[in-house]
Amino acid sequence: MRRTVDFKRKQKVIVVDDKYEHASGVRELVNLENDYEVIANAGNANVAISLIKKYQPDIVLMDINMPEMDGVNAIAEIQKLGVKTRIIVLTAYDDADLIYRAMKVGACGYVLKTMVSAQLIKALDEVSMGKIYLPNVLCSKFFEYFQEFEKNGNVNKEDDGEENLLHYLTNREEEVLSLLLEGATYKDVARELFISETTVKTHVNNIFQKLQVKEKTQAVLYAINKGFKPKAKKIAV
Amino acid sequence: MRRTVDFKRKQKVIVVDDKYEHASGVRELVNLENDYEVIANAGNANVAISLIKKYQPDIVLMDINMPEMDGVNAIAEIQKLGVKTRIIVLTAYDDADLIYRAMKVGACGYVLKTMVSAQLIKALDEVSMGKIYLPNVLCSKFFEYFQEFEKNGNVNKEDDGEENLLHYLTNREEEVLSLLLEGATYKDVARELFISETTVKTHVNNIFQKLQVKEKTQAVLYAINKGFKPKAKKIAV
DNA sequence: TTTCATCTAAATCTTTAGGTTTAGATAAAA
DNA sequence: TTTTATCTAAACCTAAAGATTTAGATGAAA
Repeated sequence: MRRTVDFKRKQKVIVVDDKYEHASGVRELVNLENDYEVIANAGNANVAISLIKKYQPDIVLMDINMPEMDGVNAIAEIQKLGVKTRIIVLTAYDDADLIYRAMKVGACGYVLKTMVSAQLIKALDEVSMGKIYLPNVLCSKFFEYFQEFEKNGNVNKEDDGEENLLHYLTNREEEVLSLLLEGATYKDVARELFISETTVKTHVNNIFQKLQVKEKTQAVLYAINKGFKPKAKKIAV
Repeated sequence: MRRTVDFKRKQKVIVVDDKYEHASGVRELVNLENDYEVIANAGNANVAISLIKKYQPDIVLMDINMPEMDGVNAIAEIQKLGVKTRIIVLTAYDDADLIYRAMKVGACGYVLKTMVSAQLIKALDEVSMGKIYLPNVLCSKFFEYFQEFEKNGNVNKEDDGEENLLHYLTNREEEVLSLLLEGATYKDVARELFISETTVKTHVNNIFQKLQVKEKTQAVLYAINKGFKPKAKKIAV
């Protein structure tokens, strides 16, 4: 197992855990390694953030207690600090949702407390070298969740079961609608498309018929709901 | 390395690659293993899909050529078939975007052609056991991309740098706005909130002032852009 | 108590929006 | 060649939206 043996300073580590004994245990474990040095403990997210701002550690070992779940927010906050600190989650929970959210907001590693201490050191090694450390089991969990999430969350609005009435619109009608989606009045549309306002009204009326709505705002809302994307956009200067 | 030794049938594999020699090579390689059997080759996505529908293989080894990038669409299509077939991507490209998109649409494994053949078999083993196979290097690439994507793509609309004028709205104004967001006319709002239409107009005008817009549709669009969420919704029966 | 924000609503007005009908021009399709 | 679809636009109308001013009621804050 290659370690960062080059004559560099020790990697500065901060341990965040609301249970002091836990933090101490981790501290001792990490301090046994030559390459790492725990420079501080933090009992909660706020303290952790100020310590990180102050010391700019290389790595944060962060305990996340599932029930509260604000550990994830803490990670997100730390990311926003703009420091190069990398975060490894150290938790008792292998919950797929937790893994997903932690990784999403920028965690670089995820280690279970039930795992042997060697894994923690491995995580430190990998992460300090700029890699992501996610044990296979957890990686699988992550992807299960991720793929499920993408399937349901990013529902393709263009076919949500119901018929997409937008398909019936002609090109011109789509052009008109896309301008309405920018908040244009009929007069604006007329000016933009070089047609008379009457013509605009005709188009708009046809749009209403096809979308089965009775108003401009409703048409706009329908379009947004169905994920309307104008094909070619006329640039207004 | 534990393999699925239990007295089960061989895992049925289909190889998808537009280069026949490639497919043949993979076929021979896989057929050397006792646990797997390549039952068909496909030269393109369409053929692959009909073969999958017909044979319902356990695993598909799919080549993806970066330039075209419709391999990802093919994976998505296969997912929609509702078969339990699992897909392993086999490609020459370790592009982060490609990895991300392939995994997103449901790939279960990702192997580079430059990797040794043992890795391919490892991938087959892992995936056939229901796990995800993503070598560490690729895993890191994925997460780099994923985290970057979540940072930029899922911008929190509530603070996108610009001031959120929605904050200035009073409760009543928010109620009115939320009804407008459902496509309500002023009359509708008046009926819904048990106030006169004149009052509605007053509120709406105040909303316009605060949101710095001049029209209902624009107000609605502003609200949607800023991720407006009505606090308490009055239920209309 | 006075000020201030909020919600209410009237009166009066102009401007858009929307409905309906009719119809000319064009180009593609049958 | 005759439909058919599409885009155009007029005339004429009603309804809705929006601007502006004024003002009463309430309740919280100073």
